[in-house]
Amino acid sequence: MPELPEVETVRRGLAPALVGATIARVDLRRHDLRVPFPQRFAARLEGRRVLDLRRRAKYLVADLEDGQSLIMHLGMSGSFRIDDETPGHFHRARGKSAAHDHVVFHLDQGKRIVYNDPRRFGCMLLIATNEIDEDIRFRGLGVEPLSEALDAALLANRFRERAAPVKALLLDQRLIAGLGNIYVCEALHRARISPLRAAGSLVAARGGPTAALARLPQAIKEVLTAALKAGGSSLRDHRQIDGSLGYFQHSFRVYDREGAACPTPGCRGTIARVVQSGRSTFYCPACQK
DNA sequence: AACACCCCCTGTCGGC
DNA sequence: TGCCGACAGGGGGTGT
Repeated sequence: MPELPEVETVRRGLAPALVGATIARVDLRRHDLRVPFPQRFAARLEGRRVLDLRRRAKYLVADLEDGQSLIMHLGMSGSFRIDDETPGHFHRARGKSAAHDHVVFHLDQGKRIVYNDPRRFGCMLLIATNEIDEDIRFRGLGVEPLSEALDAALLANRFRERAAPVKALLLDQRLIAGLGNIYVCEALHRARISPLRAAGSLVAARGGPTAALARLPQAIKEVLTAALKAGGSSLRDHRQIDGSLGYFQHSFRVYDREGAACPTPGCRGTIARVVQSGRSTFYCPACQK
């Protein structure tokens, strides 16, 4: 499911219930997701108060008052919902099988947070808050795409001499942390750059960005900002925590639109689908060069 | 180092 | 209708 806009939407939805609450009890319905849960996972959470809920790349980070942080990744199909702890009342998951409710966090304030993940590509970790940056999963992460650190000079620097397609580099979390398949396709279309193009070809002879590359940072920021405003994209099951659907999928210009007319004003092209590194790429061969 | 593949797992959809 | 392959928003690991 989730790229940066979806994860951030989840964070904003969970924060009001979670931050300031104490985790009273944790039900673990299985011993692993993509990786095993940490040793004594429930015991190390129970009784702890949550100080903050942050996002780094596509990870959610809940800082606990004992100096540990609960790290959560949604993988492809993970989602959270908030239920009221109503005794005797069985809450039905919205169209989802309870068989995939893997973790339930019972809070002290009459609510429970349920993690559902059919494919189990998500993960949960416990790491000392002051050691997160050194963790193997975090230390290599690149810049946050909505930060000022992402600019054309940075991209030119990292793209120089690289033969790989620009799409592959934009998906690499070590360069930019938080982009995924949808928003990379959308950003490249907005910047009118072909996803097939060698990244190095977007760097000028002097090492600076070409005119095309200069458009890319803003295209990335614009598409992410617009998606955030829409509450993310709902392809199958991404919902905001209050149950409403994100609606940015209605604003896709290329993603999952193979055969449709290119929406670029004045362009008469047709959206094409190709496979790069085993994943679908959607783009307009006419206006993305 | 950089790049191409492979895997993890379940659900859904289109074609036959 | 049922079966079967392809594919899905992610990331980590391996081999060349």
